[in-house]
Amino acid sequence: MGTKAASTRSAILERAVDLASTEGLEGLTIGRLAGDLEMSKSGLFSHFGSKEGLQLATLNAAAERFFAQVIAPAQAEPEGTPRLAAYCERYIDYLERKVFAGGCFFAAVISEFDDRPGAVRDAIRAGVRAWLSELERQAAIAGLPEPEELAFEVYSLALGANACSRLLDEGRAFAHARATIARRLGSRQSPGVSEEATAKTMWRRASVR
Amino acid sequence: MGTKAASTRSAILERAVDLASTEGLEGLTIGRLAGDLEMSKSGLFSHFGSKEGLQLATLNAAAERFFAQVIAPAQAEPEGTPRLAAYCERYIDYLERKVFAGGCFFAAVISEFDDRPGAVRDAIRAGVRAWLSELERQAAIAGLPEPEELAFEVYSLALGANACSRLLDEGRAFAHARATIARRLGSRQSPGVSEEATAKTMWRRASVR
DNA sequence: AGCAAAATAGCACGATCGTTCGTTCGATAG
DNA sequence: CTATCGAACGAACGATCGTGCTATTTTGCT
Repeated sequence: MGTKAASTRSAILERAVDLASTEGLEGLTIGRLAGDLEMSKSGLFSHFGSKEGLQLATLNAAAERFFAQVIAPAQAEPEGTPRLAAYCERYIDYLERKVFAGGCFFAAVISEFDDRPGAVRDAIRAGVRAWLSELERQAAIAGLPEPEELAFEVYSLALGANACSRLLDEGRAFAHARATIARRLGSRQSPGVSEEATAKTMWRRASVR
Repeated sequence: MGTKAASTRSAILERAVDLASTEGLEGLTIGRLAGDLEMSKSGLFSHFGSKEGLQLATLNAAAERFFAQVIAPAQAEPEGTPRLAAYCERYIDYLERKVFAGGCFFAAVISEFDDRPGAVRDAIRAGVRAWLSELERQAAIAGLPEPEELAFEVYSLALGANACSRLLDEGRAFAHARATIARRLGSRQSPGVSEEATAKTMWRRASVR
């Protein structure tokens, strides 16, 4: 089995994800990436076959990081309000902790590909759709009104917090986002019992390649 | 005077603004732009002296378009709640009407430059700051609580509506944004007396070049 | 109409882009 | 021990990037 190839591949992607979060998926250059990792362009290239292949693999790696840092831990909470709240808190926290070197990976990538048709855009779209509909699902289970709108709000506030905290250098943006979300979810909270996670399949998108 | 130069310059920028809104300010290429306008690279280039010069001028032209389409018309309304509401409606409307070919120009450009220091980033920052603080100012005049947070919310919802409407092709996003803003501004409104507009200087940033 | 100045074109440069090709090297299998 | 294979390398390709130079055309003023 290709254990050697797999390990270098994931080492490449680890770096690629951070590079792309700052420079964008198009600004992610094979030469630059190879230079950072001190390997040859062609050696790196052969792992992915094309630039689009690299972009898809990078996107996939970023999605896994997002899943591990935001979605998975929150799934310890029971479905409904507790899990939704955990999603939101993890979501903002993931921005504040700079899980990706360049802020929210997806925020950077969406505005780059939102009008560039192709496999990359389709993959981004699928990921965002899955995340939004999972937020909506939990809001519905929680019995909150207008779950779709709520999911949209949470997503928007995360985009706003990311942009404001990065462009203007204000940590206040995170506080604003948290306050708004807290107000929107209602100040009451029912501390529920931890329960088996069942929503895991939601995020498991079709793996690339 | 260089009346000819000024007219070609603005013709270039008109195209540049739309191109940059889809491809980004970095993806805005001098060769591509010259090809679209059927003129030589060097002829176009000489108007701006450097790529950064072109980017700054393009940014400036985009800001003027935003001012003319969103800010100026709303300033017919008296300050406070009416003007704030007008800002918001114009803001969402500007996204829905696709004033820029590639959606919100600034959304596209922020994630590109938020960690790339330089004059371009400074100009973007100044523009966003001015817009946010104008929103905040009107919220304060309107007597709404937490005006800074409100400005952040409005801005976030616009970013979210832009992203959702473009990536997923859902017009619903605009309705969500409108509904959320309407709810946030409160259904009540204190109809104030019309007053001389004084906030115009806010947006008038230092002109580039 | 004629002339200086400004605007545009043409061409070339070094750098870097994604991609291809042939080769080398180390490990593994027979 | 030898044959095979996968991984990585180095060099080169055509294209395009931003940016200087030097002509050449066009404009505006007297």
